[in-house]
Amino acid sequence: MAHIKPTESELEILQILWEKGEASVREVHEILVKNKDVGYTTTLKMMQIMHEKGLVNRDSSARTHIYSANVSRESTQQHLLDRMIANVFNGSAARLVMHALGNNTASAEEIAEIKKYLDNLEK
Amino acid sequence: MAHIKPTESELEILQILWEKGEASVREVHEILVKNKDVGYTTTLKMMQIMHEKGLVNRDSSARTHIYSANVSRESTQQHLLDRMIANVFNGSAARLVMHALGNNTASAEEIAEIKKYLDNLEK
DNA sequence: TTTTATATACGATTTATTTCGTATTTCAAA
DNA sequence: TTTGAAATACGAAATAAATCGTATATAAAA
Repeated sequence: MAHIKPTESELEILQILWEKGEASVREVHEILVKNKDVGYTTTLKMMQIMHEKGLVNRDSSARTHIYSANVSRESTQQHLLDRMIANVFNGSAARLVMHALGNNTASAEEIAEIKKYLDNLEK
Repeated sequence: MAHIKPTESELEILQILWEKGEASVREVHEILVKNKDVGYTTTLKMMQIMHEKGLVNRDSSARTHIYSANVSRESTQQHLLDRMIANVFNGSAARLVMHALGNNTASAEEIAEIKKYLDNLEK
């Protein structure tokens, strides 16, 4: 798996594919349009480019091509996170964590879960 | 202060300014060059553009202009983090936190500190 | 079979970002 | 005072990212 850095727009499309598993351009586009003013052929082109880059798979056996993500959500998250920790938080994951928890409300359950997670890390 | 989204390159420069407090183009450039193959006038131009955008302050009273960050490290981190949580982690800060702690080694002290932090959040 | 709706292909434009060459200014050393 | 090193200004090229129009194909409906 290449060290691919999806752009912001590509990420939006990947989100949808991760969610749905697979989808046509039309399906992806319908969802995008809810939050963004963009034309159909733009979405199409984006997905074609993503295919060239290897970010998505394409089944073109039928008239309507079906796409799916070719990079995992997990590894993409990890990769972007690592870059952010390095670039923006001077390598300190802890610093990032505190920031993340500070302004973004985590539920009591989530906090408990994180604590459990930390306990395991300490061992 | 406007909701500015520094680019990747701008972030590299901001890092340096946050670290040093203030610096000339030359000083910033010397540091950049350690990790990056880039010309002096490129760094200069970047910093001039950042000044136009209001990302940095400039004291041009002397021949050698002195720059300093005009956006705080804290708010920039928070802003980028919020975007990442929204874009990449579907709004779940907890999910991001676990990821961050997973592959990035946090020291025992850091973990302890985070726990203390979590205790306070719960109250 | 003709028409219509819906797909993809492809080229081109627009906008943002990064890069750098050249001109000009300024200060300090020779 | 002349020369040279080092600074900024500025324009423009190179690259990357996002957008869309138009052409063409295909399949289903009329």
